[in-house]
Amino acid sequence: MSTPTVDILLPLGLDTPYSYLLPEGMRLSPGDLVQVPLGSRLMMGCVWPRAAGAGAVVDAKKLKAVKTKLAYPPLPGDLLKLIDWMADYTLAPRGMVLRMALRHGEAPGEARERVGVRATGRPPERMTAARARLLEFLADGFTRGKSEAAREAGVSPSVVDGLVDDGALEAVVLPPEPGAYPPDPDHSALPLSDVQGAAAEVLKAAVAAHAFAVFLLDGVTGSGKTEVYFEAVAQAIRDGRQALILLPEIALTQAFLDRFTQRFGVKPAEWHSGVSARRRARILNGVASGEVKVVAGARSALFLPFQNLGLMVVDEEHDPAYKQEDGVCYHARDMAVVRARFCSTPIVLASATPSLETEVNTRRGRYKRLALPVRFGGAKVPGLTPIDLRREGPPRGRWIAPRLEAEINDTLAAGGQALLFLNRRGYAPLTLCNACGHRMQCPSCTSWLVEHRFRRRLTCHHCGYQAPVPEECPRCGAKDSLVAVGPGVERLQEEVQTLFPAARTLVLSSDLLGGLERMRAELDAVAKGEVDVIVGTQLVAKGHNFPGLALVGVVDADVGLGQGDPRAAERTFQLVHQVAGRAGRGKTEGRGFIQTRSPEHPVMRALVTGDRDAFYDTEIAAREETLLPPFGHMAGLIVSASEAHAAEAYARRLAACAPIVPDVRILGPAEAPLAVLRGRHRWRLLARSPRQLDLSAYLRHWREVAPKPTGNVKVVIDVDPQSFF
DNA sequence: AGCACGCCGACT
DNA sequence: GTCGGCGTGCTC
Repeated sequence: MSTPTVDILLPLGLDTPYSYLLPEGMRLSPGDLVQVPLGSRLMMGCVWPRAAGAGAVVDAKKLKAVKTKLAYPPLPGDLLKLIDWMADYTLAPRGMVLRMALRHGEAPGEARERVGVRATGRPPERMTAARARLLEFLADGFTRGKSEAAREAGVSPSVVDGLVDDGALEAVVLPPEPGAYPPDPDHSALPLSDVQGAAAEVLKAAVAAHAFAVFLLDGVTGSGKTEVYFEAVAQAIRDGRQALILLPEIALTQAFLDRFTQRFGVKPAEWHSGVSARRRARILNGVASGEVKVVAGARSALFLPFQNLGLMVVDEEHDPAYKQEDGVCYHARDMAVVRARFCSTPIVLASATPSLETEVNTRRGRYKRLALPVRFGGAKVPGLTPIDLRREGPPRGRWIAPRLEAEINDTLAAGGQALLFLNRRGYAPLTLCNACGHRMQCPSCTSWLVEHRFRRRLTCHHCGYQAPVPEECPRCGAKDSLVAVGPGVERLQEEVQTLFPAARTLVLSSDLLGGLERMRAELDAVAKGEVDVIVGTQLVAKGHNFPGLALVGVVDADVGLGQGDPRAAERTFQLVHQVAGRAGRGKTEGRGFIQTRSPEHPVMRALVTGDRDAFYDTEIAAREETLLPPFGHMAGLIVSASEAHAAEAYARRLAACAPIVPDVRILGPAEAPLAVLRGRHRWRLLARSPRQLDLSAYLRHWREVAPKPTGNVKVVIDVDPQSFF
C-alpha cells in the first residue's frame, strides 16, 4: 500500500502536472488551489484531474508533500476543461494557460477593515470652509466610507480626521464592501422595438433552456444590440445564474456602464487591467461564491471561476483586440465559445460587422442570426461619400481635401461635431534627412521611428524605443535637415487648427498621457459637446457614443490595404464602417466621407453603397477558393534569434523536417513581416490545412520530430494568426 | 518562471 | 589565479 499522491499543475512552462504526497487528513479535489514546494521555493498550484489508471510515475524518492490547501475558491470543472482544451489547441504548455487563470488580484480574505464616518449632530469647536462642505455632505445622517466622504465633499482626508477628533463626526466600522451590488433584472426595462423584442425573446428562451447555443446578434451601430442582450442578462439573473459580458478593454466606457446602470440599477462588476488588485480579489471571490451576478470585462475575464454561469456575451466580436499575441496566443471570442460549450450555456456574439469566421458559421447554420436591421429611434447610418484623392486631393503637405474641408466648415457652422479618422499615431510616420536622404530607423527593429512632436521624441511603435529628435542628421551631420514625411494624428490636428482656427480640437489615440482614466474623461468631454473636431486613431471606432457627431471623415481609407494580407480588406471594412457608425446617433443625420486613392476597390464600393452582404459574398468566395480561414486552418511559426543567420538556418531545418501529410501545405520560410523586432531576427513559416484536419495535432507531431532549437533560437507557434501574409 | 550548475573573458 | 557573463536544464 503506497502513500496517496495528487497531481498538481504549476503555473510554469510545464505541460504535465507534478505529483505530490497527500498529507494525512488533507482532502483535495480537482480545481483546489494549494501551495507546494518546488526546488527551493514555495509555489501556488492547482490540483489537476488524474487520468484514470495513471498513477505517479516519478521516482518515489523525489516526491514532496503538499504544504497547504489554500483558502482560495477552487477552479470549477469547466475552467479546468477549458485550460486543457486551450493548451491542446494552441500548443502552449498547460501550466502557462493555468497561469492566466491564476494571475488575478491578490490573496482573498485579507480585506482591510473599512472605516466609515457619520455626523453626530454636535457642531464642531471651530468651523472652516472645508469642514462646512463635509458636514453638509454628511448632513443626511447616512454613514459614508472615510475616503469616499472626503472625495465626494472635495476635502482632504485630514479634514475628516479632524472632525472625528473634534466630535462632530464619529467613526464606525463598516461591513466589507461586496464585489458588486446585485443587479435588479426588473429595475427599468427599456422600451424595445418589435424587432428588438423578438430577438430578446429568442435569447431569453435560450437562457432558460440551459443549453449551449451560439447567436450572432447582428445589427448596425445604434440598432440597440446592447438593450437586446441586456434582456438575456436579466433572464439569467432571474434564474439565479451569472452572466459574463466580454468587451474590448477600451469599449468598457462610462457610457456602457451608464447604460447598464440605467437598466439594472447598479453597475456591473468591472474586470480589466485598470481595476485594483484588491477590488479584483473581491470580485473573484464574489464570482466564485455566486454572489456577483454580472461581470463586464476584458478578455482575461474569460478565466474567472464562475460558479453558475448562465450566459456569455462577446460584444464587438470582430474586434482584433480579442486576439492575444504574446505568451499564449489565443482568440478570446473563440475560447468563450468553447467555454460556453463546456458550461452548456448560450453565448451571444454581437457586432455590426461580424468577423468572416462568424459570418460563415452563421450562413452555415452553426450559429443563429438575430438581425436588427434598423437604427433604434429612426436614426440614420451615415451614407459614405468617396473623395478620390487622385482627382480632388489636397495640396502637397496637407491631407484634408478641399471638399472635406468645406463639409467640415458647414458642420461646424451648424453647431455639429466632426470626427477625422486616421489610423496613425504620432506626428509623422517617417522622418528623413533632406540633405542625404537618411531615414530614421529603430536600432532594434525593422521599422521607421515615428515622431511624436508633443513629447519631442522619436519612438518605435514596435519595441518602445525612444530618443529625442536630433538637431542634426546622424549620418551626414547636416543641421535642421530632418523633415517629417506623411501624416499622423498630431499633424492632422495641426492642419485642422490652421483650417478652422476657432474650433476646439482633441487628439484621441492610445498614447494619450494619463492612461485609461484620462481617456474616459476625454471621451466624456466629447460626449458633452466640449470639443468641435476630434482627430482620432482606431480607438475612436470602439463602442463610444458621440451624440453630437454629425460628420465623419476617413482621412486615408487606403492605410492597411494593398500589403498583400488577405485579412486587410476585412479589417478596413470593419474599421471604416465602425467609425462611420459613430456619426448620426443623435437626432441629426450623420454624413461620412472617405478619402481614397482607389475608389474602385471592392471594399470602398461596399462602404459607399452600404451593401455589406455583397462585400461578405466576394470576400467569402475568395477565401473559399484559396482555402484561407475559415475554410482551412492556419498556423504561423515565428523563428527568432539574435543572429539573422541562426534564425534563417533553423527555419530552413524546420521546414525540411515537416511531416509529409497530403493536405497540409507548408509555406516559407521567409523573412517575417517585421524582419527584426527588439533586436531579434525573425523568419516565418505558415502551415495550412483543410478545415477538417486537426492542425494542432499535426503541429505537435512536427515539433516532436524537429531538432531542438539551440542557442537563443526560439519558435513561437500561433494557431489562427490574425494576419496571414 | 526561478534557481543552480557550468564553461569562457577581464580584474583585485 | 578568481569573479561573473548568461546558455542549459531541472523543479514532483
